[in-house]
Amino acid sequence: MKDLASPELTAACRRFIESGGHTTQSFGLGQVIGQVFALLYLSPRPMCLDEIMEELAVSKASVSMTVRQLEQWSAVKHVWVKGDRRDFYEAETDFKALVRHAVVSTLRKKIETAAVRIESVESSLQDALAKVDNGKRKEAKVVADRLKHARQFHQKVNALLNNPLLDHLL
Amino acid sequence: MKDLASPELTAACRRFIESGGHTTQSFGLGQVIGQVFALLYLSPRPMCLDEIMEELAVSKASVSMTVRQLEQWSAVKHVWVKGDRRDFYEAETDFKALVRHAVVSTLRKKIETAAVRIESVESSLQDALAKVDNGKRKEAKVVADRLKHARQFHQKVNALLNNPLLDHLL
DNA sequence: AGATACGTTCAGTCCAGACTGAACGATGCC
DNA sequence: GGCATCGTTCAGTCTGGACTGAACGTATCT
Repeated sequence: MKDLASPELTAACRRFIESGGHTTQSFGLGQVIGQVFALLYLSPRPMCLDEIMEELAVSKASVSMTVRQLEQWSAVKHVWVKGDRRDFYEAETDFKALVRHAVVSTLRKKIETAAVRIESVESSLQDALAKVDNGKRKEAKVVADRLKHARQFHQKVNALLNNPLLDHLL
Repeated sequence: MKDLASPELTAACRRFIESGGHTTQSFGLGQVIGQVFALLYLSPRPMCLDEIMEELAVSKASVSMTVRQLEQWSAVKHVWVKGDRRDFYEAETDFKALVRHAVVSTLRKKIETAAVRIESVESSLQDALAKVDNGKRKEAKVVADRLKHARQFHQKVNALLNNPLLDHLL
């Protein structure tokens, strides 16, 4: 960053990085992760933890955890620089792949845990349904139907996330 | 809720409501909003603020704000009960419409503000680019290209959110 | 008018989780 | 081995924003 062409250019990059932080913040991911990715995205060459840390003025611990997270999402990749034992990272510039890994996998995880809960409730409701006396049967049936409907919708969302067609739309 | 068929059924509903709260919590929306919707979703008849408040054991202020939010997303709708001046609400059972309004509109809003920032940076970068001396021109060009690439991707996402095909997939 | 019942607003509280600092392993160099 | 350089881990801190309680505005009664 320090060897960039002009102060104006540096300022523009800083604003872009700040935007990245703000964006991830608005999605509840914290701002560091967006800043790190934006920085690496604009950097013409791979950067190591200390460079990132200094540029963003955040703790090394944050950078370490954040970079790990980004790596799991295939948003950044590890790069070895010969004769240097530090870890260097560079950004994945293909946003399509990034979204596929990060957004979709995160979504799937959250939806999955929600699904497990719903199914658990649904099965224990089947037991409860048997004990209901005939007078109140109809009311209980409504609840059962709603639960079933919720589960079916969840399956549709899951199918959408797995649908290869989604990739083509990006 | 209190007039439900059996204790087991009530317990199942409570667990479903808890799941709803946990789900919205995991998306950074707070748990009350998920609980309110889940409660209304299972309720066989519309409910007023006090009933919701008592059932979930949260403050009336929370319920009021939350219901407003859900209404903006078309997740619940206002219902008038004759001879009762309280506000009653019932859940929208069509999840498709719900997702369309809530998720997509929220996403669009966030992406939009991100886009505004990027474009602002991009334009001020055009000015900076002009002042760069020839020696460093190439490096600055890389930054400009990356920014352009980011903006183009944003446009694709926007197009996807507006794509009517998305509705058919749900 | 006063009294009651509702819904909303707003300043303040509280908490999950992002972030930090220091201690800790691990690895390479002398 | 001893030293230096990195990266990671973890207990603790701090902050954004969800949630609350009380005051307020409004409408509907008698």
